Amino acid sequence: MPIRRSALKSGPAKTETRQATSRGATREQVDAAIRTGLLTGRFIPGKAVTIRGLAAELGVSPMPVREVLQRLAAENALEVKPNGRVQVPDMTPARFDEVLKARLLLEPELAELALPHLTAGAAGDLQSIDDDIDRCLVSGDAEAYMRLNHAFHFSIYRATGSKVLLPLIDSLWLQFAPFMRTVYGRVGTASLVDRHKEAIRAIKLRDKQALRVAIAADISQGMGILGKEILAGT
Amino acid sequence: MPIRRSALKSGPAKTETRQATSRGATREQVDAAIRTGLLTGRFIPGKAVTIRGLAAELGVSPMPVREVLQRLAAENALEVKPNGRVQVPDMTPARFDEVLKARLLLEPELAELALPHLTAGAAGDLQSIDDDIDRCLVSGDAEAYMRLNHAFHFSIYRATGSKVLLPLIDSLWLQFAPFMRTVYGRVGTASLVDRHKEAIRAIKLRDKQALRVAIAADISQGMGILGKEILAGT
DNA sequence: CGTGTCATTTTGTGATCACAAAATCCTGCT
DNA sequence: AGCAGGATTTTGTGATCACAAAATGACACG
Repeated sequence: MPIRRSALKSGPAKTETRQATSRGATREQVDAAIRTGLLTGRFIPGKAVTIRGLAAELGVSPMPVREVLQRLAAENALEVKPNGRVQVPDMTPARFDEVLKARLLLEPELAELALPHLTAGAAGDLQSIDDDIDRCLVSGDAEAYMRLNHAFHFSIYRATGSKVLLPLIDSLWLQFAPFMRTVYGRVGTASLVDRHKEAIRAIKLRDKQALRVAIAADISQGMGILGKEILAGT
Repeated sequence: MPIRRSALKSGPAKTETRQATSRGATREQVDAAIRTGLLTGRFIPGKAVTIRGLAAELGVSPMPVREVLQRLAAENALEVKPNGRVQVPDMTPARFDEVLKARLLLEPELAELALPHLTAGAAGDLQSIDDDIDRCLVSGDAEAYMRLNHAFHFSIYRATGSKVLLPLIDSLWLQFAPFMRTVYGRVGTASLVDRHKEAIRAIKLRDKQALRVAIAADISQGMGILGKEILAGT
């Protein structure tokens, strides 16, 4: 068997005995693995992902993988083709416009809703995340950047305790993240800029309008880079 | 075996032989059955729904039901409790506010995007649906009303060919529809009013701003009735 | 050398099984 | 009668199996 690059694990296959797994623990583990794999761009759009393949990589039976794949397909993070094959959907200009529009409608709203729940401590955490992001930008670690950028935004949104809007935004991120990764692989991270500091300042000043503007600008700017690429490439 | 009210089928159990089922046909059938069951309010919020129970009602093995339930849980149409039981989440004031806010953000937007695709023929179809709705309101058929109201809105939204915003709105409807049904069962359909005729007129006039206003007003008004109930009842 | 055809393998799907946790029911006691 | 405790049933979960469809590869023919 040829040694091929695993999309989910870098180390050798874990063969530990299954133990102390409470109700539905295996599925959660599989779900988390695939989900973070999508958010950090470890899956290539257009490339088919097989149930048995993932199951083997994660050392579980195909069963939990099947259910997780169905879940992610329901969130439009994955696409089930008519023949049953499942793959990361590739980005089209129309899809991209829709994702951008939806993000601009929902995320500033949720950020504003989060503002009353964001304490000074939360602002400090965001500051810390943003510092890490800056380090990733200069070092060019695209995967870490994507993970931290996700953490930055969702640290804000999660403060709302939202059970409706937050999952919608979650779905949106899962849809554009894999595409984002391919672009960063092409243009690097040096050209990336964000409005995180502006957002942090707005949070500290408790200025909800400024926060909306900062988040919206951050989205427009970040997605703008992607948008130019999608029109340039095929 | 006692004859109990089936949540999905009104007639006797179909025992036809499985045949000519192409790839994934069983799952699609189960998905459609449960989904329309949710949209027409045939499931009671808070009432647990069992895999084996649904499988028996639909005459299939538990397997496709499991996957469909996972899908619907991913869309927040169903809730998986920590012990694995699955149920229709019951509405809370916070959830309700969020759904309303999300609908007001997304649906007018998608309606406006749909306008260029809505031909005169489409307007006629909407008119026809709205006429049926009016008949349901006087006859008091809540289930038919819900199905037709859904058809009215989504006939508009689907015209966009949207692959991102439309699924988000789909998820929202699945979340409030079951709750809607319980309210209608309590207050009847006589007090229901909508802004559909206003929307149809806006479409005919190709007035996108008027269409936005009509859709937003329709949502606010329809949800307003529900909102009062959720505060009144527990 | 390209191309169509056929055999082989891979893959998704639905069903069934085994097991543990949870819920339910029944019983016996106060 | 009310209630606690245990036995029984129900239920979700993960694994495995059988089957058909699809993808892949090999191979002969033009």
